[in-house]
Amino acid sequence: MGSNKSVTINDVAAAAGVSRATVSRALSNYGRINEETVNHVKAVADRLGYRPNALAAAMAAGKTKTIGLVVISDFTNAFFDRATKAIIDQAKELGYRVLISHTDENIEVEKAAVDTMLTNQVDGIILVPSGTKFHSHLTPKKVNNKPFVIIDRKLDTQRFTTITTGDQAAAKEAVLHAVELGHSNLGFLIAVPGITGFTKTKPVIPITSVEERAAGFADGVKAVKSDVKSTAWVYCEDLESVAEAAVKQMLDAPKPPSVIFTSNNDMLLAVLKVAGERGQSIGKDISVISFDDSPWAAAMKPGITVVARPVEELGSLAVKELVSNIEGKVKPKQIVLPAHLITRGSVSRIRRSK
Amino acid sequence: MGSNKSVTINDVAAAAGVSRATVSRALSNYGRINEETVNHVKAVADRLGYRPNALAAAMAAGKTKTIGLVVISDFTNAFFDRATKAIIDQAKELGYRVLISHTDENIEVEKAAVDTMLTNQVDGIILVPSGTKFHSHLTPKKVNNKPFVIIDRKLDTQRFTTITTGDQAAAKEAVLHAVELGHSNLGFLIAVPGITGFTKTKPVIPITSVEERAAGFADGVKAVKSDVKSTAWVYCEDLESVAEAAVKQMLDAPKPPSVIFTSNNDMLLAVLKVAGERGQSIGKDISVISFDDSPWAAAMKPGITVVARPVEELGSLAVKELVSNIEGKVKPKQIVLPAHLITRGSVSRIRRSK
DNA sequence: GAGAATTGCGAGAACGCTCTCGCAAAACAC
DNA sequence: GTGTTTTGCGAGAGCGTTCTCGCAATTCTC
Repeated sequence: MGSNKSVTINDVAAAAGVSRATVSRALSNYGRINEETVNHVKAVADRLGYRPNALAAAMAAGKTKTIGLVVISDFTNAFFDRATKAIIDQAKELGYRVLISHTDENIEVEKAAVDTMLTNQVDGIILVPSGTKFHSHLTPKKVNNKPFVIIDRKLDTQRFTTITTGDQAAAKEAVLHAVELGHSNLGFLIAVPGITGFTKTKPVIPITSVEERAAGFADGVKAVKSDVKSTAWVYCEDLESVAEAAVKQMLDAPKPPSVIFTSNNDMLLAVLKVAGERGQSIGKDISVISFDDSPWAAAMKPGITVVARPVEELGSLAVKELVSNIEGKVKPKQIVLPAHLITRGSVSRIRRSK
Repeated sequence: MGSNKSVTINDVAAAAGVSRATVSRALSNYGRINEETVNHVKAVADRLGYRPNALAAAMAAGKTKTIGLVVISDFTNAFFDRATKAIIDQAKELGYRVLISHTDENIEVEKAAVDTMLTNQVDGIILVPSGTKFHSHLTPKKVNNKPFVIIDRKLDTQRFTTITTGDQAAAKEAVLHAVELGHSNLGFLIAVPGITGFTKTKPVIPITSVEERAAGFADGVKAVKSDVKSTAWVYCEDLESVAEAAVKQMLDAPKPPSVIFTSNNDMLLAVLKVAGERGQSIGKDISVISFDDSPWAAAMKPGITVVARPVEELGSLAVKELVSNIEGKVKPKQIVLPAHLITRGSVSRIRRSK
C-alpha cells in the first residue's frame, strides 16, 4: 500500500543513511565521493525503485537536456519523418530529449511554437523557418539567448548556424540530365508556400529551398539554352487538388512538356495521378523528376528519378551543431550538404525533334 | 545590457508593486483577484517580456502538461508520421505537449523509453507496445501510477485503455475481394518483428496487429475455400533485402500466386520492386493488396488496393482518452476502430482457370 | 452602525533536485 | 608528533513557480 508519492532523493538518503548531497553525488557521479558509498547508495536507490525527477534536476541545474524541434510537416513526409527520426536518435545519443512542434508554414504558428519551447526551457532549438525574412522573433533577447540551428532553409541573416542542402546545383543537374536524354520541352511545377491556386508568373518565394530549386532549374535551362525549345513554369499552392489542376493545364497546352520537374513530392504525386488518369505512362509518354527520395519513389515501376537530399545527415548534424552551441558557444556557420541526382526510369530517352 | 538571467515572476511582482502570489493569480487566472490588478499585472508582464517557466510551474503544481509518445517507426512511415502528427496536434488542442521516443520494436529500448518519459514527469504515456506479452514494466507501481493508452496493438491484459483497428475483418475482406475478382492462387507476405530471414511455417507473432492480419487472411481463405486453389504463406523479417528475396522465392514457385497480400508497406514495396525488375506489371501480371493507405499508394498507376486504417483518428482519440485519464480516472476501455478496403487498380480481374 | 460576509492580497511553505561551502577525519610529510 | 594536504560528506541555499492560509479592508445585512 505505497503512498501515491514517488520515492525521492530524500527517501534514498534516509534509507542509505547519508545526506541528500551524497546521494546526488553518488548517482550523478561528480564531486568527491567514496566508491563504496556510491555502490551502497546505488543499491539502495535500486531497491527503492528510485527514479530521479528530471524536472527538479533541470530546475536546480538550470538546464533541461531537452532540445526543441520546430518543423513543418508535408503530407508526403519526404522530409519531416526522416529528419525527425534522425534528430531524435542523434539527440538521444548525446543525452538530449526532443520536444516537437509543427508550424504548417505559418509564421504565427511558428512564433507560438518557439515560445512554447522556450517556456519549456529547452536548451536550444532546431528550426525549419517558415520564411526567409521572418526572424525578428529570434533575437537573442527574445529567445533568452538560447542557441538555434536553422535547417532546410536559409534566413537572410548569418546570425545562426544554418544547415541546408545544395538544391540549386542539383536542380541544374536534373535539367541537364533530361536535356541530355533528348528532352527539349520542359515543364517546371514548383510548390510555393503561401500562394493560392497556381500561376505562371513567378511569385515571391518565401523560402530559400524552393527559391534555389527554381533558380537551379533556370540555371540548367540557361546552360543548355540551344537545346531547349520551350519551358513552362507553374508556381503552385501546395495542395493536392490545385496541383492536379495545374498539371492538367500544363499537359493541355498546345506544346506540352515532355518532362516535368517537380519541386517536391506533393507535386510529383499530382503528376503521377493526372498522368495515370489519362493513361499516360511515366517514363514513356511523360517524364518526371522530383525532389527528395523515398522508398516509394525507388520501388515504383519505373522508379522516379529524384534529387536525393541527405536528410538524415542534415538532421543529425543539426543536433550536433546545436549541442556544441549549448555546451559552449561556437561561431555560427553556414553548412551546405550536397544533394545528388539518382537516375531511375522516370525520364525517357527521346529523339530530339529538330 | 540585460543580465543573462531571464525575467521571473519576482521581477514582474516587483515592477507591478504586488506580491508573487498576485502575479501568479493574475496570469493563471485562478483564486480571488481584482480585474484591474489582473490587467495591470498582465501589462507589466508584457512590457518586461516575461515568459513563465513551465518547469517551475510543473514542479510546483505537480503536473507537466506533457504526454509521452513511445512509438515504433517503420521506414515507409505509414503509421508513424500520420499518428505522430495527429497526436501532437490533438495534444496541443488540449493544452498538452508531446515528448517522443522510438522503440525499434525492441522491448529493452521500450523500457528505457518509458523510463525516460517517467523521469521527465510526463502526465501520461501513449505507447505502441513492442510485444503482446511485454507489460511487466508497466505495473502501476513501476510507472508511478501514470496512465497509459496503448495503441495499434493489444496487450494480453485489459488493464489499459487500448485503441486498435479492426484489421482481422479488413484482411478477410481483402481476400474476399481478390477471390471475387477471380484469383485463386493467393500469396501472403507477412512481416513479423523479431524473426530473421523468412519462413513458410508460421512463427510466433509477437504483436496483435500482425497476428490479426494473418488471422483475417486465413478467415478469408476459409470462407471461400472452394474457390481457392493454392495459398502460399511467407513470414518475413521486416527488412528490404529479405523481403525481396521472399518475394522472389514466392514468384519462382511452380504455381506462383496471382495476388499477393502484404501485411505492411515495406512488404508491398518489395513486391513492387521485384515485379518491376522482372517486367511484370502490377494489376496485370501480378496483383497486390496491402495494409495502410498513403498518398503514394493512391497516386501510383495503377493505384494500390489497400486496407486503410483510420490512423489520424486513432491518434487523436488516444490523446483524448489519455487526457481524460490524466484529469480524472476512467475505466480502461478496449476500442477498435474500423478499417476498410479501398479498391484501386492493383488487383486484376482474371478468368478463373478451372 | 454593529456584526457578518466577502473580497483582495501577501507571507511563506512546498515541489525535488544541484551545488557550493566548510568542516571533520584521514592520510601524508618530515 | 606536529603541520599540511586530501578525502568524504553534510548543511543549506537556491531554482521559479503554485497554492493554502490568514489578515486587513471593503461591502453587505437589517
